[in-house]
Amino acid sequence: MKVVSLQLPSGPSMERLPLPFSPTELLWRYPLPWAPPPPSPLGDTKAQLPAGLPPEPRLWTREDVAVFLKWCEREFDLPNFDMDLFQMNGKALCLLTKTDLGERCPGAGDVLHNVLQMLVRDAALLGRVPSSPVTPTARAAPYPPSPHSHPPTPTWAVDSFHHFHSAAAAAAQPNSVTLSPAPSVDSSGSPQRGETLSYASAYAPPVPVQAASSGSNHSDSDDDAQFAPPPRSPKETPLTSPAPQNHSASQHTHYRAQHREFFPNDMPESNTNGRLLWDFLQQLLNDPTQRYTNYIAWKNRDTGVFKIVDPAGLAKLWGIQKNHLSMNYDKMSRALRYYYRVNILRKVQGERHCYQFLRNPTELKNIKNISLLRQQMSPTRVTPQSVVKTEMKEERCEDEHVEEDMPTDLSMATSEPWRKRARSDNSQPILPHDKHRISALIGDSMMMKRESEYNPEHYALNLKSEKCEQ
DNA sequence: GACCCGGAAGCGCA
DNA sequence: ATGCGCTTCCGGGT
Repeated sequence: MKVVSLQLPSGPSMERLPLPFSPTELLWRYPLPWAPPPPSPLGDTKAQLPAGLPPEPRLWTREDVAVFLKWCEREFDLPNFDMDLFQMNGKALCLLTKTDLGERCPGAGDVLHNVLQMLVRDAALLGRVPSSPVTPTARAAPYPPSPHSHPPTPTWAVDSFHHFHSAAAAAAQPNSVTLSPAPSVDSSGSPQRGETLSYASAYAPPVPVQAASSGSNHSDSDDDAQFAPPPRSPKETPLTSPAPQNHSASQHTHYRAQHREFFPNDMPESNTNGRLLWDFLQQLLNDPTQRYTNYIAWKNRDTGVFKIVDPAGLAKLWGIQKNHLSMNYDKMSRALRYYYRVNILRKVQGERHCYQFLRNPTELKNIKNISLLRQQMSPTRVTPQSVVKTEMKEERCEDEHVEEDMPTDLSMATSEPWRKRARSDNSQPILPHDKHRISALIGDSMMMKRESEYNPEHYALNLKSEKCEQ
């Protein structure tokens, strides 16, 4: 008999901590009276804008810009801006990159940039102002219709900048409008233009560490400090008010120059809006205001490695998201483990609660298509032994085809056809101990495979395999 | 004891 | 009816 736990992660902010999803889905997401839908960050920002200020920043006059900046100072507790550096209208303001903003107002550039992004994006979504190639609302092009024609998977080291430009140019095309809820625009977590965010260091979360109930959220890794910004004490500012940290814009610029980010700028719009676990995690990881870093945080964004800082708390969030209130880390981690077999995730060996995305979001969004394609092409594997053989063969061929014949969907039928058959095949029943041996064999081979994949070249190899597919 | 793993069965949804 | 993406439960290993 199951007991549904109604205990949400404790702490003052959990109930109010908005999940990064669309207001239109809040009824679905918060169907229960004890979990009222929090206002979206965008909604808050819009609602709190000074009266008389047009919602479209690009229409602002110079005076409007000044009003906006003053409002930002108050609202986000920012240091006073040097107004001389902002003698411009709204259109010019929107053209400023995050770096530009950071230089004009050190420590607040990120906040300003994000707020402007949200406002511009919202205005664009409402169709009031068409996107222009240079606006922050320049959206990624619609995802290519064919898996064979999908955009080049980001080559992490060098291509993101070019991706942005092509994506921005595509977004400027009239037909590239994507109508989706505003918050999920940042499902990618990435900004909408070339000036990418260094989210991992941009903001401290307004969520206090104790927001979740697990008590297991202590760090067990020496380098935790690298990815988890120091939590701020609970503040009276709204949760929608990101708090700047003392990271210079130059640091961000340097970071961007040296690393690709896990989220490319030309991320296609998520159509799952967090209903899928990987999407949920990525939305949290890439929340523009980093509200969830006490739950989950990038450990190395470049390689997709992240750490679940608060397993129990994160599981509760996921449970809220899916309306499975008895969700816990054990169950959620089982779902994560299903991602192993489809090469979406892997476990970072030896580090608790650390996982690594093996595919970037662009690939993930395309996985369904790849799955269908591979269902047609992949050979049938009907026995565990053949699975092992196949896996071993894959391993041998790994240098050239990292993901050859790897399943990309989560269904048992397609990824492990032998399993269903084994259940119904009376002629060759698989005894429990045999299953475990088989499991161990498969596990060993998979482990070998995974270990061999665990190197910095993995993404490059993945990309190569993707290209080979085509 | 917590974490991690993967099998098994089932559920809700599209 | 079917497949997908989990959810739930579990036994076992570390």
